[in-house]
Order: sequence, then structure tokens, then C-alpha cells
Amino acid sequence: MNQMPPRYNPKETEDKWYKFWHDNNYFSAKINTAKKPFSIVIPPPNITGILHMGHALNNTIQDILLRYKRMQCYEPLWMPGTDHAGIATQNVVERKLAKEGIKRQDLGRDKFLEEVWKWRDEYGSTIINQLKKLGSSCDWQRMRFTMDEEYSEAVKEVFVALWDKGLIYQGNRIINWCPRCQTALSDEEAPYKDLEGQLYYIRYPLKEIKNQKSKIKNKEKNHIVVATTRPETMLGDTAVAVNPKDKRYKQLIGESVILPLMEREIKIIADSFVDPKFGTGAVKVTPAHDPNDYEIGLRHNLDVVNIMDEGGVLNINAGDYQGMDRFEAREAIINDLTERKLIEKIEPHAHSVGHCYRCSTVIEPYLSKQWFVNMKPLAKPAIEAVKKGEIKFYPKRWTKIYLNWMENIRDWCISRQIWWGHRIPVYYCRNCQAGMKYQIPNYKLQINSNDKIQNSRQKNGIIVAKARPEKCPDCASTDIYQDEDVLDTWFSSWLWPFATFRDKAELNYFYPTSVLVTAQEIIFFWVARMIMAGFEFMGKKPFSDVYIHGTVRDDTGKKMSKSLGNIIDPLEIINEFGSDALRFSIISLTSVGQDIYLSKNKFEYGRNFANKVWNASRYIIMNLKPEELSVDLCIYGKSISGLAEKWILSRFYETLAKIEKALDNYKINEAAKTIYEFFWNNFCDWYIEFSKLTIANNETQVVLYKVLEKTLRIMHPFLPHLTEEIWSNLPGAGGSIMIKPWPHMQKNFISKAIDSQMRIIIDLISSLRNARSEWHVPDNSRIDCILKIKDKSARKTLEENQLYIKKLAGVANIKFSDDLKDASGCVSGVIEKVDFYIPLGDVVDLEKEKARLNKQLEASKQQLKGLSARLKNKEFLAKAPRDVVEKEKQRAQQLNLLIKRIKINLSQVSS
RNA sequence: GGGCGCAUAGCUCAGUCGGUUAGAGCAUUUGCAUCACACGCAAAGGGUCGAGGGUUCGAGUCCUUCUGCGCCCACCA
Repeated sequence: MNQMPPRYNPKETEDKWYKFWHDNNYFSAKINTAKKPFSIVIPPPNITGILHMGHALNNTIQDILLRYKRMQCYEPLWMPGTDHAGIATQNVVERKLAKEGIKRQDLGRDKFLEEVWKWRDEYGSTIINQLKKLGSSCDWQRMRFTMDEEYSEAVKEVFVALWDKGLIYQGNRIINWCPRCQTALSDEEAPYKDLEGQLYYIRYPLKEIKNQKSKIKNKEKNHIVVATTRPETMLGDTAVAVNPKDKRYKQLIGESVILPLMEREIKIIADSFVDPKFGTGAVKVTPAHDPNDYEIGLRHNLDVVNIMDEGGVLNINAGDYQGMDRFEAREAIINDLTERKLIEKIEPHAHSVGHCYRCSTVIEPYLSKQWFVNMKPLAKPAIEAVKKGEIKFYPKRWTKIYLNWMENIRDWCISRQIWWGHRIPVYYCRNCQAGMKYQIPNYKLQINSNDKIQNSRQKNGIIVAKARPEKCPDCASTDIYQDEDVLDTWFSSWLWPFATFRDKAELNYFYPTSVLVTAQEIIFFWVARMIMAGFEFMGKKPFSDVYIHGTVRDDTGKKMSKSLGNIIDPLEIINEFGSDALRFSIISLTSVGQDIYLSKNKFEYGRNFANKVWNASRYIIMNLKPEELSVDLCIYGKSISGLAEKWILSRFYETLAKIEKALDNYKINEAAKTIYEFFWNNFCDWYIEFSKLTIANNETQVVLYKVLEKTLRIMHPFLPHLTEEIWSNLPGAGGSIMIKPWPHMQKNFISKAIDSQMRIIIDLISSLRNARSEWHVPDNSRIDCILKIKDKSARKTLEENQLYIKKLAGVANIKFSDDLKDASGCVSGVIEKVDFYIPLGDVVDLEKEKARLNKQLEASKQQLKGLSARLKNKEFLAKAPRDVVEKEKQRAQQLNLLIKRIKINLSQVSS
């Protein structure tokens, strides 16, 4: 029957069982009104993604929760899918085409999109297949994609709904622009990084001064110095601003300077935004290239001069610098200014600069017409829900971070100038308006601060509709074209918890989902927005709990990333250690919300444990007599007489309770640790060893079998493949462990009394082993020992269970005696309630033995000293709780006794 | 500038409601081919719990200041 090899081989089992589960539809979820639903939507990986350790961690957590709940007889749904990842995917396909010397513009929009779809069909599910390697129990029949037809309908519907509500508008704004991807980005997509830059102090020559007073004051100076980190933007300056209260410049307000290089006259204006303490207190104002300057521009009706094209190359407004890249222009300008002695100084200056989250290119604040969502109204219920505890974060601290962001939420720029994505469902009537989208302001564009278009009833030639209208509702013209832009990828992702359901009844049953498991990086991108979307479009929260796990880093603390080249490939780990080993290791290393530092050798932990489970099971299976095992433990348990049997059952149920508590609180590492300790330190190290003495007994057979069988079940969520493989070898088990129920709690098996009886036996065995080791008694030789025990019940326990001691401590004969004469010349030891003596004859060095005993004596005395000081302290006696005082008193008594007994033994040695 | 996290054995980390003897894995040392497992068994050594101050009968745990490392947010010319 038994063909289990001595080493667990994951390669032979994992794919086999995954296929088995899949073929038997164990992953599929259905409405079952008799059961409570437990649902999770997967954080959809990008179709460009390849599995990394972050995914491995994320999906292992979800899979453990789902398998646990499945066994607890919930109806578990894990909704899988992928994200179209607009910019990322477009970049990948563009790069691929570039290798063939093709630009997307060469192909045109439709042909290019065909290419992207082709790419997706070929590579888009790579990561999904990798998730399967992990054992993920997703309901694959439900596989969704954010560009599915139904899903796209939902995206359009949401856009139209927000428009109708007046929450979407189009406007000219300074947005984050990536000159490489050539698209607008949201604030979240342009993370700031600290850079060591430079602060350039540039002289702007004053024009002939009209005001006589300022002429006198600035007699010696004929310029004003401005400080900037981006000198190239000076070409678009349309003013210099100073603080109205700044005495240094008060007289100059209203005067003009000649913008160097451009030789344009610009005004000196006063604006309280300017901080007199920074730089020189005078700021160059470039409304087209800085959000603050833009605001200043609005306040003072300044001209807006855009000097760059979409690629970050200077345009016609840049004069001689036209055609240069922005950084190239920076150098040229500094050179030219230096030549003209217009640079006062250059200082090193640390500042943060936005970077594109897709390609790391330095962001250019750029003026353009984009679509925005007014977020404040959406944020309101999302704030409430978290404040009320309707949605809970694990760990709690993210609540504050979430609320802080939500309460300061800014409008969301949702239009992207790329092709791959959901095209904006906005149509323009040429007859009603000239489409102005890409007429980036040239010289002297006046901007109106109310430049928002947000009402569908306005006659402005804008038609917002899910489908292309036949004709313009206003003028009936058929000359209609669609907005060129697509929506931010996250504008589709935020609908994920409900747009993934195609069936209303299913939505009703599974929504709100139970928990969202994700990483901290996307709290704002995704989690926060899903909460807003849930309330706005479903009227209900999208999930009850948010579990935020840590970031996976390498063992030096750096974030794992392809570009740093420090990734550990999960597939390689699976190949070398097995999927279960990966799961168990990574989960054990992750305490709630802490980052996780990985190195390859850490996966040995899980592999070794898997092998331990394998071998213990293998041993038990080899020794089982299956015909005797079909009993109900609940009934049978009452008649069990063996101490070890009672003890392991007590330990098992204690463990079960601990694991349930841990899992219910998302303390998955704690659950893993608990099961590890129980299995290895209790079940294997002690119980299996004890059981070898009585393996033929029916009682031992039943307990070994039942405990193993139940333990495998609680292990299954953590080690699914391994437990399934063992289960298939376990006589009498039958079926698949995956769909077996979670063990029922049987509190009556838990017994403190049994635990403490066993404690004595285990302590004695350990001490005897220690003594053997100290005195170099060879492993295969057996010693005798004499036990002196005053405590009657302890003596009884040891008398009844002496076989255990003989077997595990290598003892031939045990003599129970109170006669000290027997003890002379023996190596001795004192533990709680028991003195033991081992006659070792001549091997024993009396001086060494004395030293050994003295050491123990000193330690005990030291302890007693602290203890008795405390017990003499009146305040301690008065203020500490009674049970603590009582415990201390008992402990002191025991120590006193112990010391006495050690002293007796010492005198024995000396005599 | 604001906020958050971390600091415990050589390394990586646990540590519950504050309760007195601070745990594990790896590594180290010693012994063991033993009939489940050497990915193993048995034993041992290893700690001023980052520093100072405070609260308390009692602090790794609570408060406070500081140091070091990491992260997030902010219209840092």
C-alpha cells in the first residue's frame, strides 16, 4: 500500500493536484442560500505582469483565507482577472514594435490596437498560469478582464452617470505630463523623488525705471535676481512676482524687467504666494509650466506661454532654443546666461521632483485640456464608512493614512493621451464647436478661471453618451467625432468589486465582498477609489475588511524590482523548494503589515517543514491498521486512558483554538507558527515518540490517526498540495481534503491537569538527556536511575508512565526510592517535584559535578533573592492582584525547596 | 514641513491585557547513520530588549525626549 518515498517531492504532486481540483470544479462558486458567502476579488495583475514575490505573498494570503473559509462551510468565491494596464501595456507593445522599426503612429490607432490585442492574447495570461502554480483556488471560469465588453459597458455607464451628476468636467489645467509616454498622469501616478538639484540665481535686467524712489534705492543694481531650479522655463516667463510686504522690492512693483534671452518685457507683480525667505524673494512666473505660477497667472491675468511640445522639446515660443530637449535647453541657457554675466550664483539644492510611475521620466508640469472628476462629493461616504468602522483596515494604522488622503482629496485627472484603454465616451459636434482639444496654447492665450465644462445641457457641442450618437441633439449635424483620449486605467479598476459580476443575483449574494487583500502601494490608486465607487454606484461598501500586507524586499531592505535586478523569482523557488514551501515560508515571515525581507535560503524553512509533515505522515500511514480506525473520536475519546494520548488531544484542540483566533484576525503568520510548533514540537518530538511504545494498541492507533487526520485538515490552507497528497495515501480518509470540513472544536479534550502531568515527564526526560550529554554517556548505552519524589500524584504519574522515560531517555531500570544511601556517588539532578540520581560510577568527576550543582544552586538563589524582595515589599502585596501575589508565593516556596534539595545533593557529592 | 513604521541572540524575526525565568528559525559547538525524517534526532552556548528620562508595587511591553534606518504625504520658485 505504502509507496511514499522518504523525501517529499513537490514536483510530482503539485501540478497533479491542481489539475484534480480544477477538473472537479472545486474552485467554482455558486449562489447557495444555505451557506454564507465569503468573497474576495483578486487585485487584478497587469497583463504585462510576471509573477513576483509580492504577488506570491498577496495570493498566498488570499488562498489561505479562502481555503479556510471553504472548509468552514462558507460559499467561497475568489474572482480572478487581469487589468489592461493602459500605459504599461502600450509601452510594452510599442517597445516590441520599435524593435521592428515601427512606430504606433505608422500603424494608426486601429491597427495598433489590433497589435495590442494580439499581444494580450499571446502573453496576457502568463501571470495567470503562474498564479496557478501557487495553488490559487480562483474560480477561473469567472476570469475577467478590465476591457471585457460587459466591463467596458460599466466603465462608460459610470462616466455618463458622473457627467450627468456634474462630477466630471473638462478643463485647462497644469497636470503631470510624461514627455516620454506623452500623456497626462494623475497626481498618484507621478510620485515625487528627492533629487540633488541646483538652484540657479538669474539676473533679470530692469527696464528703464519710471518710479523715481525705486531708482534711487536700486541705483547700484540694475536688475532683479530670481531663483529657479528649472531655468529652461524662463523662456515662458510672463512676470516676476514678489511678496507685497517685502520691503526690498516694494518700490519695484509695477515696474518691468527685460526677460533675458527672449528680450521680452514682463511686469513685476505682487502676490502673497511668494515666500520672502526663499531664494531672493523674487520669483519668475511661468504660468504654462508650473501649477503655482498658473494660479498666479489667473490672479493677475498673465499671458500663458507654452514653450514645449508633448515630447518635452522646446517649441516655437522658445526662440533660438526651439528644437532642443528640455534638459539640453537647460544647459544651453545656463551657458548663454553665464556668457552674458546674468548668473549670480548656482547653489546645490535638494528638492523633490515628480517621476512617471511607468517609465521614471521626470514629469513636466504641463498645461493642457483634460478631463477631471470632482472627487470631494464621492469621498464623503467613503470617509464616513471608515470612520464608523463599517470598513476596517488591518493593521489599523492605515486608517489614518487613508482618511488623511481622503479628506484632502483633489480632483482626479482621468484622461490619457494614449490609445490602449477605454476611449472616453464623449463626442463632439463639429458644427457646434471646433474641437479644441489639442490646440495647446501658443503665445498669449488668455485663460479663464471658469474654464470648466460640466453640464450636459449646455449647448457646447459636447455629447456624453455610452454609444456614438447618430446626430447632434442640438443642431442635428452628423459631423460628429469621438474624443481621442482614453481613460486612466484606474478609472476601470475602481469598479472591480462589482463590475466583475455579470449576474444580478450573484452580485446580490456575493457583494459586498468580505475582504480585500493588497499592498500598501495602491491604497490611494485603488483601495480608496473602490470604496468611493462602491458607495456611489452600488450604494454599498465594496468590502468589509482591508488587509494591507507589507512590501517584499531583498535581504538588504531594497524593494524587489526588475530594474534593481534583485528579484527572487517565485517560479524558481517553486521549482527548487515547491509551491507549498514557498507559501509556508513567505507567510511565516510576514507579520501583519510589516515589510518582508527575503533571501533564497529562507525558503528552506517551509521546505523542511513540508518534509517533516510528509515523513511523520508516512511513518503513521505505514503503521496504521485501517480496520480499527472508524470510530467517532467524540465518543471514543471518553474511554482513552493513555496519558500521552490525552495530552496530544489536549494540545491539538488548544492549537485549533489558537489557529482559528489567529486566522479570524488575519494573523496568518501566527497561525502558521502555531501549527508548525504543534506539529513539530508536540506531535513529532513527543507524541509520535511516545506512541512507538504502544503503537499496537487500538487506542494509540485511533489517536495517531485522528490527530494526524485533523492536523492535515488545519494545515491544508497553508500546504494544499502536500496535504492533498498525504490525504490520498491516508487509509480511510477518502475524497479530497480540500472540500472536507474544518475540524470541530471539542473543548472537553483540553485539560490543564493533563498538560502539567505530561510536563513532569517531559522535564524529567529532558533533564536525564542533559545529564547523559554532560557526562558523555554514549547514545546507545542505557543508564539506570533512581527517582525520589515526595509529591504523591507526581510519583504515581511517573510510576505509571515509566516506560516513556525508559524509551526516550535511554534508561534501563528505574528505582523509586526515598533512601539517600542509594544516591551516593551518583550524578544528580533536581527538577520540580522530582530528584533523580544516576549511578555512573567512575566516569564522574566529583569536582565537575560539584561545580554543576553549584551553578544551578546559584541561579536558583539569585531568583529567590529577587522574589523574596518583592514579597517583602508591602506595596507589592497591597497593590498587585491577589493571584499574582499568590503565584509569587508559591514560586518562592518551590524555589526554597529546590535549593534545599540541591544542597542535599551537594553534600552527597562531597561526602 | 507633516505623518507612519522599525530598532529584542551573530543573522532573520515572534513576543497577547504591563506580572518578574524574553522565545523561534538559521548559524555556532558537542554527540548520533537510530528501524518516519540528516530537509533529521539529542544536548549546549549565546541577550544591559537602540540611548536617556518618566509613570507603576512591577516595563521588552505604557508616556516622553533623543539617535539610527526605512517609508508615505505636501502647490520645497
